[in-house]
Amino acid sequence: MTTLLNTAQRRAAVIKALAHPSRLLIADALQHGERCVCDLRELVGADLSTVSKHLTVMRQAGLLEMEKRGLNVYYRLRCPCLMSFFECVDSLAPKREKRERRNSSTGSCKLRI
Amino acid sequence: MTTLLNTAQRRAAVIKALAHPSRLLIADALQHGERCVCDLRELVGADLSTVSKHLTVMRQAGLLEMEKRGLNVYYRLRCPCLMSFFECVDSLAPKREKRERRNSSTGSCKLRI
DNA sequence: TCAATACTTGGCAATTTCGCCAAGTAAAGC
DNA sequence: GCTTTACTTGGCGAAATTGCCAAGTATTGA
Repeated sequence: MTTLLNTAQRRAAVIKALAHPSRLLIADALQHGERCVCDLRELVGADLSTVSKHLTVMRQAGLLEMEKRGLNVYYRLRCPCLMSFFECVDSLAPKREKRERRNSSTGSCKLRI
Repeated sequence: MTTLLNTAQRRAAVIKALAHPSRLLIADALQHGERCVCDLRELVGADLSTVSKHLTVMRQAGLLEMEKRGLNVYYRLRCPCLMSFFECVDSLAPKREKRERRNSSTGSCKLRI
């Protein structure tokens, strides 16, 4: 009972840390390997402080890990399975209420469970 | 370029619709099949209007579909692959900065890509 | 030791989200 | 038609999020 809620709260903390266009852009870039903050700043196109705060949020949620080398700080994804999820998210058509109710156990999702 | 941003914005809209403990509780319950709003209200333990608004957000994001039968409205998940993602989310340890940097291509994720 | 670079942190205003209450709608039963 | 049930919608204050600027920290190089 209370455990279900706890699970939901833990999950929500992680998912919230992902629920922002700039942070998704960052996650996508990190899929190909680590990047320093200034690279990500260029990608996102926001103030360096803004990007840094986004990265802190993602790191505290457990999505990223960081490592300082010289003057730079490099961030990496901690869970590559994110990309599977993005495919799943992308498969949700923007048009509402598509007519595909009868095979509701598989839906339109391109991924196997 | 601009397409990358568009993709991120579309994804963020869906993920935001998921980034709340009550909505995750709802998603979890719907994994086992459709539920009417009053069932979900009981599960979430909030005002009926609050639950209804959560459901509207999730439906507009493409996560759910609804069907009215008699007095009740039934909601269903549109994408069962969500559950794979939750396993992934759950695998992100709450303790920060675990010492597991060398195999960064697979990480601690229990799912295959 | 002094300056430059690459960040992080504090603070704050603007925007968004959240959850309740009250009011509205739609189907069912009498 | 009237009532009940099962929602949905409007509205509003409270709380959280977002993004910039300014200031602080840490490493490098001269």
